[in-house]
Amino acid sequence: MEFSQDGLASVAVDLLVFTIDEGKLKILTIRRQYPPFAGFRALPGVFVGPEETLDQAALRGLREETGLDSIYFEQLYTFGAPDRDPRRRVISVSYLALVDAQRLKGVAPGLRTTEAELSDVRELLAAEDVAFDHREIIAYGRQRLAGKVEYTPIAFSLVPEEFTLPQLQRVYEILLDRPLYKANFRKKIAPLVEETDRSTSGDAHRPSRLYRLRRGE
Amino acid sequence: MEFSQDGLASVAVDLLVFTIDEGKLKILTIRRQYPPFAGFRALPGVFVGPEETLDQAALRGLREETGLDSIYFEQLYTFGAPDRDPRRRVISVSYLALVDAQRLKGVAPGLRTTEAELSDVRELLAAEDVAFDHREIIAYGRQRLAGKVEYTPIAFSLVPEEFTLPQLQRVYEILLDRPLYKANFRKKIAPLVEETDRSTSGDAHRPSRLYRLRRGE
DNA sequence: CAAATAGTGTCTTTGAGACACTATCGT
DNA sequence: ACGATAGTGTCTCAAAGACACTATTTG
Repeated sequence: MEFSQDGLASVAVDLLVFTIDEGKLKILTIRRQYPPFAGFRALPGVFVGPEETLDQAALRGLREETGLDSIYFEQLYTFGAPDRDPRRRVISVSYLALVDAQRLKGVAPGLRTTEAELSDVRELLAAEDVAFDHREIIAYGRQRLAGKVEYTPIAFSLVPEEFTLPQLQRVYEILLDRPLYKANFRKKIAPLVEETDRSTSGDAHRPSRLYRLRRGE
Repeated sequence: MEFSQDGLASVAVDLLVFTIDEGKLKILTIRRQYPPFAGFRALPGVFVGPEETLDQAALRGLREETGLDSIYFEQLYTFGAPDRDPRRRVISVSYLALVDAQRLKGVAPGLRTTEAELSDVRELLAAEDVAFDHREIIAYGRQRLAGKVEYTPIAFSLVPEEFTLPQLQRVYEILLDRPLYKANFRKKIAPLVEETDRSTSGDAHRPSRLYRLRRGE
């Protein structure tokens, strides 16, 4: 009755590292050196080691690719079409990760040993030079990101430890792709944040108070 | 630099087939015949065939296990701890599926070639005889199910084509594990359903009108 | 008519949305 | 004083929650 197939395949973790840069949503991509899809952009990823959990593999990949630890991440979805990699069967467990752009640039000068770059997500989703099924994966991650912004504090991961409310609002607007009313946004966000005693300064306008994510409870 | 490991593993699809029976949330389990975990209950599953997508494997498993096609299902989460199967590395892509109990019982007389049974989910989550990491998987699925009830029409998959509103309300109450106010429930559900011209009859109380899911925009 | 469940009307509270106004910086 | 952005007060409207009432069947 049963197939004696036991579903053998290579298992990889692909990383969707989103960040906000130049007022746009961007994602970390690498430029492929070898076929298939040489010269195309792809998501960074690693194969899952024999002693690793999936989360550990994701964490290792994030460290390798960004030089950072302690990044927000969560498993996204698993892609496993039989022909998604022309060479052999590869199951890709994708992970969504969020980093503040400052941290990304701070740690890795020139960004990494591998040729990592930040691609504008909107551009990437319309581009032709995306390897494998990675455009589809990115589209799915983009959607999940937009969805979760509405009912989780996920957006705080895209902003420095201390941030102004206008700054946070811009992040929400980019993720949701629509303008928000200032007053309403603040009312909604208020219970999630706490004031610091600091403010911005030096700009040719009123300074903005810095907040941080309210922790605990 | 790179490991020459290529993440080789067996890839399986495990099925969480939820249904509502005897006023309780239940899930389809099989009784294991052989070690490891002989005599324990486990989720039904199949290995992914070399030419199959993950969804196709899930669909095949559902057919084999329930005798049914056209069941609501979606990918849930992928579990891949290195020691989750003591024999070898198995990556489990779990799928959540919902069926009306009538259909389940109708099609498969005695339920299946394999020893399938319906386990009370609450009981199962406290039980000791659950194989592998399946208790954890079920807990995760249970949570997702509760979450999605709130903002998707997912509950309709647990009810026959035509149903009464009190019946649907009971499903919601079971999934959310709390009582709902009748009037409010109906107001909320109203736009999603359309009346039929039929009603229940024969009960020692006022009959209840049958509705069906409003289809299309 | 009593028991039982189906179904409705309506008041209150909460939160989203929209808009207008005031505040504070640098030049 | 002006341009620019930060920050607040308040009205409206829609949805969620709570509760009390009416309706229709069988035995």
